[in-house]
Amino acid sequence: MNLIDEIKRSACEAIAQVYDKQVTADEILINETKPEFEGDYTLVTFSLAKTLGKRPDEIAQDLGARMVQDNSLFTGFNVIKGFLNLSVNQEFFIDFLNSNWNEKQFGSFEPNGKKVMIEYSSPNTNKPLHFGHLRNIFLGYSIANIFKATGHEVIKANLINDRGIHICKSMVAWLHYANGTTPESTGIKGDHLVGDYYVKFNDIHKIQIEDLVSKGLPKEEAEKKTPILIEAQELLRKWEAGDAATMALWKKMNDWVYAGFRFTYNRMGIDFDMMYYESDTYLLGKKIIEKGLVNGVLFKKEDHSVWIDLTADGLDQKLLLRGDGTSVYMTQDIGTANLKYSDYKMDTSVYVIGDEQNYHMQVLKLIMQKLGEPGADGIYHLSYGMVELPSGKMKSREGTVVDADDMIDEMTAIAKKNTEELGKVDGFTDEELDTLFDTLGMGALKFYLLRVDPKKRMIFNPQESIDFHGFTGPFIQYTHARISSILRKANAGEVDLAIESTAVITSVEKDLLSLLEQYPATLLQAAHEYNPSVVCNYIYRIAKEFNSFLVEHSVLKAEETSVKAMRLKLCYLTRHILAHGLGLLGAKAPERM
RNA sequence: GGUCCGGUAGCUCAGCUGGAUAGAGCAACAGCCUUCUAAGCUGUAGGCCAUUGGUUCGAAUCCAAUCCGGAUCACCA
Repeated sequence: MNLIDEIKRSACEAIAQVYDKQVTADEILINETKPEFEGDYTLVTFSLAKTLGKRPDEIAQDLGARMVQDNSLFTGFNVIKGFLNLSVNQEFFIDFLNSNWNEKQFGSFEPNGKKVMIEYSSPNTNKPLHFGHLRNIFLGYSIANIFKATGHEVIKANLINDRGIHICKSMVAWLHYANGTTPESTGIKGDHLVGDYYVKFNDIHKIQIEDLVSKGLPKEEAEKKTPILIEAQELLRKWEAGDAATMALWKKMNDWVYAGFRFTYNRMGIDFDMMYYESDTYLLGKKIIEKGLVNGVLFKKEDHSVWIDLTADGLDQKLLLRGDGTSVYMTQDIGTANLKYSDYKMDTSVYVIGDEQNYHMQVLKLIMQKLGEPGADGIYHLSYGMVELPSGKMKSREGTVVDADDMIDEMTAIAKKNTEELGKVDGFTDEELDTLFDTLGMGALKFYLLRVDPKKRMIFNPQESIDFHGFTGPFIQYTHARISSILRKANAGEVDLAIESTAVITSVEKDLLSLLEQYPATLLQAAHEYNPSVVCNYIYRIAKEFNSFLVEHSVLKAEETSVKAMRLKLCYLTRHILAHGLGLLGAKAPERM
């Protein structure tokens, strides 16, 4: 049991003893005591005043006395208004350190029997990944790690949007303007090459719109009637009919893109357990719709289109099949959701998708529930805000995007520059240096994108490069490297860590231990909230507290052996948590930097 | 217009299941390397927590209204 829960339990017991009233642990509020007051944790008694029929300060006084008397966990208390500040026995922290300092499982929970699928990344294959995609990818990967750590069985899934009008646009433009060039012939990364022709399509499309408008067509109509667009639509029809040449081109260009994506995912250290392709799933869902018609959940209009009426739930009517029997987006999603569930029977199915699809996801879940689909209740939309530039939203059609590959290059270059300026890497091989730059660059990038609450949109200014100081990935990594350095130098073996430390701990040491103890509870919170920024904030506090500890106390030159042993254990445990926490964010923890 | 999300230091963000004098980082300023990595530490300065009203012993936090920003409400994906 963690410390805060133990304090709550103890408080409930004291309430039962003193007032003969039953109170649940949920009704007890425990905060960390503010630094300016004496004590470690504070029980706030105001909310108990009504149920106990006493003044808050009296309750605090009564409970404090009782808890200190009955439970050796507490060594003292003071009361300020309704705040009961409790001092925790430092033996608790010493015991905690002794039993966990070398515990590799600290921060990993036993399997809880729950299975969860996380779908993330889910790119279109008509353009390379940009900065906005990175937020999605890092979020999904991190949440998957956090769920694993908290005992879930996790399936990481990627649903690749490999078909549709968007890829046909790239195909048309390539056919007309590429002269048969390929990634091999140009040396351009496959996803970028295909993306270039997507941009080319839009350029031509725009020119043709102007042309049509000058011939007297209204703009709205012109947008739908440009020759190049009509050609793309024709290509889509051919694709759906299985035309051999079209399929071959489609496959060729998608393969270019996949090679490009694979390279980028590898570089980012991102992987998946299951790939779904929309070309395999886009026809799914119709059977489920038909079933829904039979049992009356859905209805048909005169033109044979199929709808669901969600007005009773405060939403609209939603189309599920067109009059000609073809699917819409929602139909596919219903089919894919059904397929995922029949593949894995997971308890929770997480979709990492931007907040512009909040409504869509709400409707999807509701429809699944009304259709009585198994797994419908487990659908969870992990919604995140868009990454914007100071000038506004990124638009790939207009080329105002920060490219993911460029961003990674830039971060690695900054890591290199910073490292060289500091000149601390004598003795590194070239290979080790490259690994380090990669570790730091990716660490900075991932931390930067994960440290903000997912649901908030964030603004990224490319002019201001991502920092390596303060609340950043490299700062955590730096702290990890410092600890590693100390532990390397300490391996003389003159201190036996196997014996239980009994040293007296100072204030900073206790504060650090107190924080370290909260790690498992913090992970549960992060999982519960689907929020990696909780982990970012936590490991940042740890790193900061450790650095403060380090300027006050020497580990290797500790005054006594018992103190040295205790501090070494503190180093081990802190290092473990920093590395583990960074790992949950998808970042690495360097031994030296 | 309906629905949803956001508005906290110059900038980027914590804090939001109500609790003590609202916290970090960056930027600014002042200190700290003959001692385990200064990518660090310490300090100063910086706030009508969008506005107004309500609930409460107590509100950045809950409720309502208003203002600002965004998303969405397609036989697009």
